Amino acid sequence: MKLYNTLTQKKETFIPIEKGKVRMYACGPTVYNYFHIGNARPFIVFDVLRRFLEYTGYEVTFIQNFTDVDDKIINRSHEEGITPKEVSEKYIHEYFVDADALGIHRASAHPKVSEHIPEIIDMIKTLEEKGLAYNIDGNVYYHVDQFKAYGKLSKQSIDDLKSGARIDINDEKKSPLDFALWKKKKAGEPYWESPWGQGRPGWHIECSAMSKKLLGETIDIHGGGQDLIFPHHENEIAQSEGSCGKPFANYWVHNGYINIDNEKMSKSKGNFFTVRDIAKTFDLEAVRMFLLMAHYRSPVNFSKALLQQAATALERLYTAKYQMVFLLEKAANNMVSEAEKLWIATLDQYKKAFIETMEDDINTADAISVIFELVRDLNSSLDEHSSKPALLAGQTIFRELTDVLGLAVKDKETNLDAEVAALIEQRQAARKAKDFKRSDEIRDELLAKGIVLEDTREGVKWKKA
RNA sequence: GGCGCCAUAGCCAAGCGGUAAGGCAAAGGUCUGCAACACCUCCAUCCCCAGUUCGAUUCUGGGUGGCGCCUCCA
Repeated sequence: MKLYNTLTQKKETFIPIEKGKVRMYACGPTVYNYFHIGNARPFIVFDVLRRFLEYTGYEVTFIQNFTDVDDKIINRSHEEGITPKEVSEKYIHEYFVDADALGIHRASAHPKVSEHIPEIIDMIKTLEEKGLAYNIDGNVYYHVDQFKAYGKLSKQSIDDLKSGARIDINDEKKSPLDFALWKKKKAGEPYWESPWGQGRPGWHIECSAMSKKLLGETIDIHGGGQDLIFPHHENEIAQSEGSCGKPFANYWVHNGYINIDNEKMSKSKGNFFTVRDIAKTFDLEAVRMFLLMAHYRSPVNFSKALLQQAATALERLYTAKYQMVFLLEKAANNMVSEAEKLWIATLDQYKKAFIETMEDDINTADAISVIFELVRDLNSSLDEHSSKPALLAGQTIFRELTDVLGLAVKDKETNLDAEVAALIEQRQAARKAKDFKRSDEIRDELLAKGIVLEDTREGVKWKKA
C-alpha cells in the first residue's frame, strides 16, 4: 500500500507501527450546522481508506471526533436561543443522518471535546511545564518560537509565516503565530474549571488530546482536508510532539477541495451546498460515486449536472447487480460448464487489478474503472442459461469490490403494491393480445407513479425511477 | 512576498518514459411491437515553446492560463 504523505511530499509505502494493525485519526466536523459536500469529501475518503485497509486484512482503529465546543456553536446557540450543548447534540444527530445516507461507516469512536476536558488540561499543563506554553491572565497560548520543528508539515519557516501573518491590534500574544490552548471564560459562554481559571479549550488542542487518549502518542495515519494542513495540523504536531517528544503521526493524508466554478467551496464564502439540501433531489449515494470517480487529492468541481452524470453511472452498476439477482432467482442449472469454469477463473484478474490500483494511493477513479470493466464482462457473459455457480461467482466478485468503495450497496426493492402489480398484469395481457395502445398507456401511467418497466427476454422487470 | 497544486476528447476523469483506462453525452448497429436495459462499433496524439532521450502526455527549463494555503474553514 502506498500513500501520499504530506509530511514528505511523496508517495510512501505504508508500514504500520504494529504489524497488522492501523491506528488512524481524521478530523471530524464542528457540529453547528448541516455539513456541506466539501465536508463530505474527507468523511468519504477516509471511510474508503479504512474499508480498504480492513479489506486487505488490517485491524483498523479509526477515530473521528466531533468538535462540540467552539465559537461557531456558541454563536449558533445565541441565534437559536438554545444551549450550545443542544446545538451540538442536534447536529451530531443530523451528521449521522447524512453520513448514513452517504454510506459512511461509523468510526471506531466519535469522541467529543466536551468529554475530554481533563485530558486537554493535562496536555496543556505538560506544555506549560516544558516551556512551550504561557499563561496571560487566564488565556494560555502555545509559544511557537519554542518549537523548532514548527512548519514542517506546511513547509513554511517560522519567519516566513510571521512575515505573512496579519497583525492583530492589541494582541497579547508573544508572536502572531502563537495560538490559544485555553481561552478565558467570557460572559454567556460554556466553561470548565482549570488551573488557569474558568474557560474552555482552544480549537487545536482537542485533536492532540483525544488522539493520544484513544490511539496513543504516535499514530499511523492522520487525515483531513488540505485546508487543515495549516494551521490546524501544524498546531497539532506542535502540541503532540511538543508534549511527548515523539512523532505524532507517520502518514499525513490530505484530500483536495471541492470547488464551485473553480473556486473553493467553503462556509465562509457561502458558495456551498449542504448534503441535506442535495438529498432533496439526489440519492446521496450519487455524491459518494461522484467523489470517488476522482482521485482524492485532486480538486473537483461540483455541479448538479456532474452529480447527475455520477448518478447515471451508478445506475449502471445497479442494473448489473440486480440483473444477477434476477437471474439467480430463475437459475435452474447447477452444473458448471467447462466454458464457465474458464470464465470464473478469469474473474480474479479484476480483483487483482482493483487491489493494485487501490494500493496506489487509494486510486478510486481507477478502481471504479476496473469495476465498470467487470460489469461489462458480467453483462455479456451471464444470461438465463448461466449456471448458479457461475452467477454466484459473478455476484461475489461484484459485491466484494463494490463493498470496499461502499457503492451499489442497496438491495432491490421487492415489495410492489397490489395496484401496481395488477396494472403490470393487465399490461402483460394487453401485450399478449397485441393491444399496444393499451399497454403503452399502462406503462406511461406507471411511469407517472415512478415505476419504470422493461420488457426483457426473461420477462417483464420493474424498478423505481 | 513565502509555500504548494493543476492544465488529457463535447463534459467528467485515470494514466505519468514506449505510441492514450473508465463514466456521461452524441452517432451508427443488434435485441424489442415500440421503448428501456444490455451488447457491438465509432469518438483525443494529452495548453505552448525549448531541451534530455532511440522514444515524452509522462522528465528538465521557460512561457501562458487557472487554483489553493500563509485568517475560521474539510
